[in-house]
Amino acid sequence: MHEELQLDNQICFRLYTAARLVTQAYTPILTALGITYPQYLVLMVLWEKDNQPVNDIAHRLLLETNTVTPLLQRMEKLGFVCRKKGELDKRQQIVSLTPKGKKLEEEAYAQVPSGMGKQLSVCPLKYEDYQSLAQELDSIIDSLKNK
Amino acid sequence: MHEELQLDNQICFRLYTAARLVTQAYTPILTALGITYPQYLVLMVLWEKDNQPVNDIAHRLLLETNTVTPLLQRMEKLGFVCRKKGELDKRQQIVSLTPKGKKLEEEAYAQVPSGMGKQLSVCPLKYEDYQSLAQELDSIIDSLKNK
DNA sequence: TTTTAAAATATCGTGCGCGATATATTGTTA
DNA sequence: TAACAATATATCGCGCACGATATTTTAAAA
Repeated sequence: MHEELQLDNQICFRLYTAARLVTQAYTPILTALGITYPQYLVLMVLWEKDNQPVNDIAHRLLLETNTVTPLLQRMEKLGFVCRKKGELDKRQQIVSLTPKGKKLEEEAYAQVPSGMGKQLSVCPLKYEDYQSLAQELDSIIDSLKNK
Repeated sequence: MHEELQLDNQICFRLYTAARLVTQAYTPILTALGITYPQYLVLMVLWEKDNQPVNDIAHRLLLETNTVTPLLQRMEKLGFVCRKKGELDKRQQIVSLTPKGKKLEEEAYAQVPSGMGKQLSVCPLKYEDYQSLAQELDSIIDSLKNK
């Protein structure tokens, strides 16, 4: 029996599980808004800055374009974004929010933070804990993202 | 512009990204062993305790059986586990390691921890940081797992 | 005991993630 | 300018995750 191969000693299993469970906590709130969690991430990117090429969105989310392209195609079909060929660089697809996509920001602002607050209210983490957690996660992300 | 809806303020996005990147770091090592990361998790569960029903494996990994069943079917096809109907309770499928599955523990012990150490050597986290990270993740997991 | 509820597993459909590959466009070099 | 490399996006295939549903077997209730 090798200690290093035990589930309870794996930081990766904790990350994997925590990410799944937190995403699950978002799901009912986002489903009511008609979106999934990855779609919510794309919308947050576009709410920060509209009219971005696929590549910029993918880089911001540390995803590959072969993940983001189909995601955007679904979101276009749902009416949240539209895509048009870049005028300056015709290889690019510029992704823009539709009125429906813009309007969703206000609904999300009203529903998501308060809804997640309720879900996590049972969680005994204090503000300082979330701060150090964020720093430790950023440290891991930074050291792995350019591989 | 709503602060609460910014990507940089989202602990969930950090979890989602860190989990993906760490899993990606495992991938080349596990691919060399012929398995995926979720398959590695199942094997760790069985290395700790062999001959478990599907439900117990799923509970240990906080996954649903509709995720674990196809996973086990693929692993059976790959020759790492076998499944046979429970004698005491005929509804159960008891999952057992094959010789190939048992042998893989030694190979994993030789390859995975050292390989991951190399990948994360650039990561500036100290032992205490990993300890507090593990505690904070456990706290989140515990508060969400029974919803 | 018969009926009914509960539990364990399996199946199906959808949406990611991502490696591999293809295509169109731009940039660079000979 | 012609040839070639690089870039941006798209497509394809596969393996998860997971909600919804079906099937088999066991447990509980009428």
